[in-house]
Amino acid sequence: MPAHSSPKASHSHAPHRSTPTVQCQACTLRCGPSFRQLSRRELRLVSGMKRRDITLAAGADVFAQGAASSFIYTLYEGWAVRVRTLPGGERQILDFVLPGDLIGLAGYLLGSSPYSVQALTPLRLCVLDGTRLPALFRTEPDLAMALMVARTREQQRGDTRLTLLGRLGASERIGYLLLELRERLRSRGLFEGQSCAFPVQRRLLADTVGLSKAHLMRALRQLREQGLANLSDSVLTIPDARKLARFSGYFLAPSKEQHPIL
Amino acid sequence: MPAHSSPKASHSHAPHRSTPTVQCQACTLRCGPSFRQLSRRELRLVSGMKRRDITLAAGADVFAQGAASSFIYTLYEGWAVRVRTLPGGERQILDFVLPGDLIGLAGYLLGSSPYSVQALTPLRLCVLDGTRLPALFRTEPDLAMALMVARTREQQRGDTRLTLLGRLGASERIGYLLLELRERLRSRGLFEGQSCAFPVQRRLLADTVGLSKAHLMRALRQLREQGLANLSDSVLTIPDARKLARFSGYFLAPSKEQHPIL
DNA sequence: CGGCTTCTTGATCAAGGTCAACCTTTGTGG
DNA sequence: CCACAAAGGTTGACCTTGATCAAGAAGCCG
Repeated sequence: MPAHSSPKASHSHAPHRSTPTVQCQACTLRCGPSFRQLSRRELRLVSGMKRRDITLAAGADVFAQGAASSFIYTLYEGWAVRVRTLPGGERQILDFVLPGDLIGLAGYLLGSSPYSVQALTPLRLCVLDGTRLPALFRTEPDLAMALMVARTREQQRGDTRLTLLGRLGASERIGYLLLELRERLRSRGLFEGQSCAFPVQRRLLADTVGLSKAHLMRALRQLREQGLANLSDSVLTIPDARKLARFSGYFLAPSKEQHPIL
Repeated sequence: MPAHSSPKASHSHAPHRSTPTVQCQACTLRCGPSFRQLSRRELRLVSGMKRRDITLAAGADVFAQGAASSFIYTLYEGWAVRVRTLPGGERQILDFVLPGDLIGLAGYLLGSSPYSVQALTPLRLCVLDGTRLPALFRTEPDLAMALMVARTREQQRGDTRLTLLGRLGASERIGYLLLELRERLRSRGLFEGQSCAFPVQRRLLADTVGLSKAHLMRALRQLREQGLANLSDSVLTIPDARKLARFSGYFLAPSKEQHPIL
């Protein structure tokens, strides 16, 4: 039951705004093989939902817990986290948000966001008008289904995280989490070979796997000494994913997931 | 990091089948105030998806982890759980399924269910043809949106559970969970006053909150001795919900949620 | 009445939290 | 360019929480 007094460097979001510089049609993200291709008509509608793109500094909030918003966002570049803060100040990272992910749907659908989204690195994101979503559902049922599938996958990830915290030991949790991130990055073409940039501070990682910072260090050391995973200087190295998977009980699925985007 | 060898009394599901005895139009569940009213056309379509109702014995599986199925289900009566089993045999309860909840969507959308659903009590459920779902999305966008909202709420519950396991102590976790269940039951008119039937074995509860059975007992004792909650003979009593909420950090939300059903 | 399973509790031990110190790195002003 | 401060990383010593094991009590069924 750890606790900490977070410095809470949350800028309220009214940052570098701009009229759309990246047109949806030219979005390099969506052209990648790992994303669902939109029909011309879908693209036009989604394009019409787009209000602007914004850039955020590392550490900034995309939106805050409890906020109501009619905007939803697509992360274009950078890493972020969904985080929930308890009344007592404790913090739990719910999930990592990677390029191509949609965020803020819950805030829009539920009227108030049950979590914050915070930037881990500088971010570029598209701001979309959520109020157009019902119209989108009306005319583009396939896209709606795709969104539903993406949501389901996200939920499944949450279920996995829950299982991790409930039933696995410290090192296994971390190993599992690292592998999962690796897979998500790979499926977007953001992880090649054995290493990748990993802009996640220890404290944050601890708040993800439900450990104290000190104990997280011990577990990381164990992983390092066993040659399973190495995390230093914000670079993650996994020499042998299969070995790590065996250690942490991960199911290494090929995962031909197609991200629906927007 | 608890572990146990589960006896695994999983009947494969081929039970008391019957042609629909309860017509959707006459479904007492959906007539309750806590459920979204369907339009005539929606009702006709949903009705057309219904294949039969079934009854399952307590302990039976509605479907098993890893199974592919084109069926989805609506729970009509009884309690069930979504449960994930790890290769090592450890078990994590992901969520409770209560009357009115839809189950099996993930299994259909993802091609294989990442969890089992097990009956805690005798169950009555409706079996729906999932393959009609895209058609439903095509003609009933409002219903699709409602489904999305329900999914989002479910995910939010998962997030909360995660926060519980990651950041709260044993008794707080349990208190929170009990309150959450109480609210869900109340919103369906299944919990009046201070007590309700609570058909959940200790072992299962332990697997929900990520504790060992022995430690769960200690935590329950503490709740009992402090007059916060009492669980005995499968009856849950919460004398003062507000007090328990204060103790466990629960947000007692009025929650006018409308379940979308089917 | 056994023979089951579940509930309950105590004794003991390991996993993980807390605290405090020290070491890096990075950044800043002189 | 250096001195210093601030923030994060790393580790050890110690203590709390919760896991494990064991064993008795209580309900349930053949």
